[in-house]
Amino acid sequence: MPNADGDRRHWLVKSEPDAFSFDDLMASPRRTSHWDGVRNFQARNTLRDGMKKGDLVFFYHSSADPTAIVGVAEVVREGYPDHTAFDKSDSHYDPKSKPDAPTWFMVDLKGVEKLKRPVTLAELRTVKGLERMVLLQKGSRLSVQPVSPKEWDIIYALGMRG
DNA sequence: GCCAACGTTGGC
DNA sequence: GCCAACGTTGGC
Repeated sequence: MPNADGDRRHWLVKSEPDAFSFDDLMASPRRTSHWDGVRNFQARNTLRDGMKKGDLVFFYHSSADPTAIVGVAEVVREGYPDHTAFDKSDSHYDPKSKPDAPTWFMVDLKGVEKLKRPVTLAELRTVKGLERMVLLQKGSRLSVQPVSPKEWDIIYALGMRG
């Protein structure tokens, strides 16, 4: 069941733009793509159990110049088995994950809108109210992570201020 | 390119 | 169960 509007949750996903950028998502058929290849259990749990249809997702560019939140996406399909784990020729192949007992999951994300300007990591570190944001914690490497409603509102306002 | 921090693996 | 070794992430 999708979350009701008032219960809509917020998330952040990281991607290296050299591999798959927000523009790539917007250029995909129906602006939609599998979010595959996640091989971390905590992130897997979020993909499998946390993300619901209609939830909104910040799209963050990692290992980029600058590193920044650049766009907004929406969950359009809830967690289902990540088939790239079953494919020997795929770089994310995992022999321990079986089709009848999958280890890894993915969702489908649809691009909603690009922010009017990127909100950089450096800027986020200076903003009041974001001190506890998962992205900003020392050593945080989670590629799929929660964003609180308050954090979402602050960042979205910055990105749409132009 | 460097390296700190993290997650996973495997020996014991 | 501990922990060293290793591979990866990701900022700088």
